[in-house]
Amino acid sequence: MIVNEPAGVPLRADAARNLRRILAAAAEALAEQGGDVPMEEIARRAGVGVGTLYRRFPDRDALVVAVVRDSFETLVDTMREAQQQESRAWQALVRSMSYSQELRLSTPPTSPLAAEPRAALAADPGIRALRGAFIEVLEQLVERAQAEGDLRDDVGAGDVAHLFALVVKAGRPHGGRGSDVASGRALAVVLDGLRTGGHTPLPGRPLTPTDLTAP
Amino acid sequence: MIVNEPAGVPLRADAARNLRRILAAAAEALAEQGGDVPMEEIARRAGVGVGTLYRRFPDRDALVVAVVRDSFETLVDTMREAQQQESRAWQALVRSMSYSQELRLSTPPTSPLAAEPRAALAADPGIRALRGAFIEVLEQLVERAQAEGDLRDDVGAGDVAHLFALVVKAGRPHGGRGSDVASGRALAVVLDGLRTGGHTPLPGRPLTPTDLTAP
Amino acid sequence: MIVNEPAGVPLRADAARNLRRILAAAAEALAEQGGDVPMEEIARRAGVGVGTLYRRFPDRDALVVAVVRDSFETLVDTMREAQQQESRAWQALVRSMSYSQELRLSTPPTSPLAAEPRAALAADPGIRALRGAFIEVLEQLVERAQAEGDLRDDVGAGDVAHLFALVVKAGRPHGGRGSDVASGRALAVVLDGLRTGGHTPLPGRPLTPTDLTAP
Amino acid sequence: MIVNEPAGVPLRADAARNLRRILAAAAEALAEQGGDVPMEEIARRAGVGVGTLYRRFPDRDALVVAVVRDSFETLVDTMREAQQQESRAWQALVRSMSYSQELRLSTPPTSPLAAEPRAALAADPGIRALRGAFIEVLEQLVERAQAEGDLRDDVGAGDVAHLFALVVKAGRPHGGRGSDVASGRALAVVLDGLRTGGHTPLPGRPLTPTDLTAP
DNA sequence: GATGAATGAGTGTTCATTCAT
DNA sequence: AATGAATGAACACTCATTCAT
Repeated sequence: MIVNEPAGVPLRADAARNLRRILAAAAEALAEQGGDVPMEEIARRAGVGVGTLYRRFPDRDALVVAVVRDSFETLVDTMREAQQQESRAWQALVRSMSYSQELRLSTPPTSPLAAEPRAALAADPGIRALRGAFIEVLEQLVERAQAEGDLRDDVGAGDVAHLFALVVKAGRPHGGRGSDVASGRALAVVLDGLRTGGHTPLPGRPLTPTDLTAP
Repeated sequence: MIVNEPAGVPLRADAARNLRRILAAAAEALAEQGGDVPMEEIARRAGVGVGTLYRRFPDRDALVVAVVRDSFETLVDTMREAQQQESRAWQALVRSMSYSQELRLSTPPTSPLAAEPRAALAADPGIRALRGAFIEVLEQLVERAQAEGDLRDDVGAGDVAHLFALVVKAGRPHGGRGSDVASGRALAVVLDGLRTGGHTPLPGRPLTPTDLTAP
Repeated sequence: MIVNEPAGVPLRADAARNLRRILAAAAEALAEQGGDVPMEEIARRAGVGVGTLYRRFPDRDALVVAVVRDSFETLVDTMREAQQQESRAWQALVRSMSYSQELRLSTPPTSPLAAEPRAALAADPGIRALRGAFIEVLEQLVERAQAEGDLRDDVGAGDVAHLFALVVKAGRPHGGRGSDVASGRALAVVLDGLRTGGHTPLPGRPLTPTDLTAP
Repeated sequence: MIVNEPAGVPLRADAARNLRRILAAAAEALAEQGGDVPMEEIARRAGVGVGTLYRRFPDRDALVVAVVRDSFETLVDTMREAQQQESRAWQALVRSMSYSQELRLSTPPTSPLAAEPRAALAADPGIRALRGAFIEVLEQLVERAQAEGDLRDDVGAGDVAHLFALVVKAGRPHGGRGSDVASGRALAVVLDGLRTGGHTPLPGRPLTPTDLTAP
């Protein structure tokens, strides 16, 4: 699935490269500085002038939408891949959530499902389509994982989606030394809460509060 | 614990009322509109002029700090209360996390522990003190809950704190019909992931994706 | 008729003064530099910051509308006054057109009637009302002037309105030494074209082309 | 008289066609959208890239000058033609003014004589030459028309030039149902003001104000 | 003390112009 | 020679903060 190349307009080589660089810079900047990074900052990171940025995206919203669409798309792709490669649906779910955690869905107040504050996101057809695809895969995985006895029976795809949102929002935390480990362990706890049987061993060792605070 | 009354200056009755109204308005506005609500909007909601607002809080950061301090303080108070009233530490933890979920710690990208993007928060002595108190209670609860066999042994207070952050960040979602239930169920799943034994029954019924989307 | 004081909001003394200064500066700047003068230029001329300007007028359009409304209003007032003071309607028409010529209705591409390029002008209720008033007075004057035998019978108020627009648009020309006289003489010619009988003597002496060109 | 072919460089066929298309597009766009149409808009209308446009005209001013020169040139040509074909100078004047009315001299705030706001126009040698030619013909026509007893004696060529400017500026109005007729009638009134004797019958019927307003 | 008017720096966005393809 | 991508200066508008009333 290719984004931002509306067909028939093959885009000059350098222009295409710039487009990629802009999207990458925007994703990075949005994740780091939040939804109100100056457009100039994004342009600077991408190594282009603001004008170039506006040539590709008519306004800020369009850029944010493109970035979110990008990461959302990757997430859905990852889920589909996991669905095919893993023998058990549960494993596919685990991979999907792990991935979405690393994703930092770029603009903090953004979850794949829940009502969006940024109206532009809710309105974008591309995102709506991805949301549909996301739901479809998720429902299949949930159903299969339950049939295979790995996922507790009293949750629906909606519950799992909500937990996805949780994990995405929390993402990889900003600073903190032990943070990397912390996120992994937190995800494992959540997954244990979803699994049918008892617990899986957590990675690493129990964290103390200072593990989180120290930079 | 009383906030914003630097000792010896008992503050006139109406002034005190204004202070409360400003804090309440700010908490509400920050939660609803995100961290970049105009100061005038807050003043309007509080029914005062901007001037009055700036008389109490030298700048925007000071106001945000005060609001966060406020809710953080309530959280710590709640935890202490639960610690005393509940017979089992696990129950106190459950109450604490439920409470923190409802808290919507006001300024979205804010967690009681993890490194803060907003420098002013990390720097404020009041918040540092509260963080210390929070850690203290949490460590006691965790230790006791493990001793009492309710909390799995392979997590530390840091892990639990991280999950707190998760829950606080997710908070009560913005729109979505089934959202209220959803949050409660998600928290229950997380708690199940932390509990020693198997699962607790979840409240409500399994959610479908549309439960989250529909307004 | 008072403009921009929506009733009940008496406006502080200095604020009222600023409002006047802004309107005056805007009228001047728009007339001199055309419809795309920078807002900062207007603010500078008025001796205020841009912020003050935007406090009074939500955006550029609102300011332009206010300015046009202002001059249009003065024109209508002048016409009414002339209608009452002059014994013959023809004299009132003459005074009205002379006045409108001096008016330079501020934003060049603006005529009291004809379709406006700037949508905001056409939409504004104040301007619509003034247009109504303008038409009303004009129709009375035209009818009376014809009844009194001064105005040729084969024109309607619409024709006269169109000629108003002509005169307003041309206005007092930008540079040119003999320009002042030129406008007066041109108006006299137009009026002669409208008068029933023969010609009136023109003011000044016949102009050569260089009278218009030399600065 | 041929423009923009600086001698000796006969210009390839397609290049010449492009030049024509650009000038036509520019004239149209300037007339429709005013003096601040984006260069890209003009290029798009001409079906060329901006680059091509800038190859022909070093900057915006140069393009505007060329367009104005073009229409001014046509006007002068028309005047000369009329001068030769009409038996009476007065008729030639009438034809000239009628033509200049249809001309919409492309960039609104532009008159063939009066001091120009756009410095580039005043400076251009081509335009200065045309201005000279215009004056020459006009003076001849004025003198002859007065000698033939058609034009009132108390006006000079400068006065007539000024009225030309009036008519050009007003041009064909933007919208308005009855506008087409209105312009013709207005011109007739002006001409009547200039004619020695009494009035000529006006075309059409008296216009009401709504004739001008309604679309 | 309270108010809200004024200020001006900061940002989003447009568009003339240049230049690599 | 033509194209359209890139650039950045210029301008509209917002909002934190100050200060006269």
